[in-house]
Amino acid sequence: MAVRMKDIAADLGVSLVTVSKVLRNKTDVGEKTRRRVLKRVRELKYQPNMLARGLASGKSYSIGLVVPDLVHTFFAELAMGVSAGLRKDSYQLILASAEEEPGLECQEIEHLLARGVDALLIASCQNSFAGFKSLLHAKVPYILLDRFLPNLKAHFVGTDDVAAGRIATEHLIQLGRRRIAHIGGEVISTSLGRLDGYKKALSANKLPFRSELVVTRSRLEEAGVQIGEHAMGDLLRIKRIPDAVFCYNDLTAVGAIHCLLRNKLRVPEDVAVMGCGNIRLSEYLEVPLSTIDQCPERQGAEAARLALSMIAQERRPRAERFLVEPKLIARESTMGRAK
Amino acid sequence: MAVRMKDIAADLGVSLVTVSKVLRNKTDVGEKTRRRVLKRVRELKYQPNMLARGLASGKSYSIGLVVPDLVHTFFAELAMGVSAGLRKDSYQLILASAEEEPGLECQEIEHLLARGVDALLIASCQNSFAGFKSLLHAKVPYILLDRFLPNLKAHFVGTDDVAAGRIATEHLIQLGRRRIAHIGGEVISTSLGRLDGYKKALSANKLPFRSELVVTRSRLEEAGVQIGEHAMGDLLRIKRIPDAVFCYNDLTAVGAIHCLLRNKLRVPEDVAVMGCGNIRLSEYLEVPLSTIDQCPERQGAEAARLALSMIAQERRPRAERFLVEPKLIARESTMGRAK
DNA sequence: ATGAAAGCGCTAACAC
DNA sequence: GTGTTAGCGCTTTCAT
Repeated sequence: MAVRMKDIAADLGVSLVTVSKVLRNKTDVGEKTRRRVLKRVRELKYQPNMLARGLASGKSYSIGLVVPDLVHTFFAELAMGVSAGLRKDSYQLILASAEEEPGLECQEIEHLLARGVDALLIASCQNSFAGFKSLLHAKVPYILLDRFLPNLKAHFVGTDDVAAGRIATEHLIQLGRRRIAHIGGEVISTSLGRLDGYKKALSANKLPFRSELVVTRSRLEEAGVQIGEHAMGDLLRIKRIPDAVFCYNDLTAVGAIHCLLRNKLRVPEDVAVMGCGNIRLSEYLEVPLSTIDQCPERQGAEAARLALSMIAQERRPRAERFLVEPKLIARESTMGRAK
Repeated sequence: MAVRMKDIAADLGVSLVTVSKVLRNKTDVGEKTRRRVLKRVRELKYQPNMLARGLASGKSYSIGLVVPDLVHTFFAELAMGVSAGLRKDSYQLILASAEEEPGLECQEIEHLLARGVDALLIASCQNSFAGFKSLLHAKVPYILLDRFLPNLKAHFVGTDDVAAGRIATEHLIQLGRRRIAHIGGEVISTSLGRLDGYKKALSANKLPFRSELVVTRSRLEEAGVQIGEHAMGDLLRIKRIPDAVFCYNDLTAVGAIHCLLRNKLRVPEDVAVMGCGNIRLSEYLEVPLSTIDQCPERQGAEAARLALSMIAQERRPRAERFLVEPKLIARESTMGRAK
């Protein structure tokens, strides 16, 4: 069995409590004793049993992260950022994937609470806050990531999606495009925000909003790239096709480009395409993709930081919102080959 | 505070132990009592405190996963598979990323052990088993993922890398290529295995192995795609350039293709390129990439299954090896546009 | 500055 | 079938 505090105490002829105090940096321990304890701790490579510590103290030194789907690199990178942000405080990350199912998400949240996580980071796949009631009941601090829920006043770390939509659309406008279409996503805050930014950019530049240029397809039907292909197909069927498309994410943009090329249209000469997310490899696609960087790792790190601070200062500060400024990455799909 | 077994017991006028037994499906409880308990449990949405259960029982119902880097989609998908594989047994996943640093990896392993994980899955970034001594000491079952360590006899779940290398190379040979180069990776089992497969395929087809056609660059210098670009650059500098390249992973292949195109060479007409890994979007790259699928999710699920079985049957069966058969995915980078 | 006692919420013997 | 008694390895409070 692993070495316990009791063993160290016995070895040194001090009490278990003293050892415990040293390990938790309490000040009411003699310098000499402290040194002896630390020495022995190192010798035996003692590691405190976190289950016991958690049970006794009510803090588990772990935080839970619930993502809709780890395969979207956005969430993988987010998880990396969280993990890195926690490490320096030697907190650990318990990861749960909800597989895009609200029911599973609730269940995973319950499980994480049962594990005694000190805080919860949730990139929710729900669109109401019904599933969070049990959370509010428990006193565990939690932070929403990436997607916020309209009626839930909570801490949030994510992208400024309205800005993302605006920047993307304005980029297209500045390139002289006038019939700018939008391929949108599910009914979640990210998609809605980006759509909103798209509209704002149009009106700020006195361009009309044309509903026939906005296509949304539910994710339930098909996966990312296919959505883009089909949505773009729809857009090509209207009498005057758009001269630019802003897609709510990169996968969709990839699909859109694929569809355009298959229809012998040139990107960006005939139709310029913007994505959002700056996913890995977006630079090496059939047409290098212009997109918006969301800095997922930074978001993760920020979420970790916020979570740790909420844990530290028992009091819960009122809902805080940390928005990462989206950054334009202009590549060939809008700028063309000329460099 | 959360509801405890004690509360349920008090409500029902039975003892805490009875409640405990019901919750753990012990048979020595009356049918009537069992029903009453379960009813109350549901009413109160009772969730057992896993820290307490873990401390008392010595099992935490969690398993640890250590990956070198979550950003490589391979490991993200692996993690998904593990997470999914654990869920049906309501085990949870504690995730740690070693950031490609052996020192950090050891530390994370210690932390996971301190958390009382019932098993450990490790995709190690070490190349010796020094860091695992503490593991062997603890009695926690562990499984190596993706990369195995030469001198450590342990359970392993991963790709049959030799087969992967062989299949990839044979595909190129069957397409009539004769000067087949290889861009290799670090000194870890995956790269070595693929190189080995490459050599085997050559010799099985009576093609000479030419050391000048094998380039390896250490990861320390640069990231995936750049490695491929530079390595390909090296290959283009030899007197007779190769007519095909098998790259040890997809990122490298992307870089290689990029380099070829920039040098006005056609893929695959002048040089055919094979990757390995079948990463997301490999189908939508500047040249859709021929590659080898490793089914990372399946590997993760398999690892979870194996881990659970090791936990269940206290005894540790002798080192078991589960190799996923790699699958050829032939696309444009070897087959050309003709479909 | 040090330690004895109590208890965190549960499980694991063993009695009844 | 049911309950009693002891812990699991720690932290916490309160004496000393």
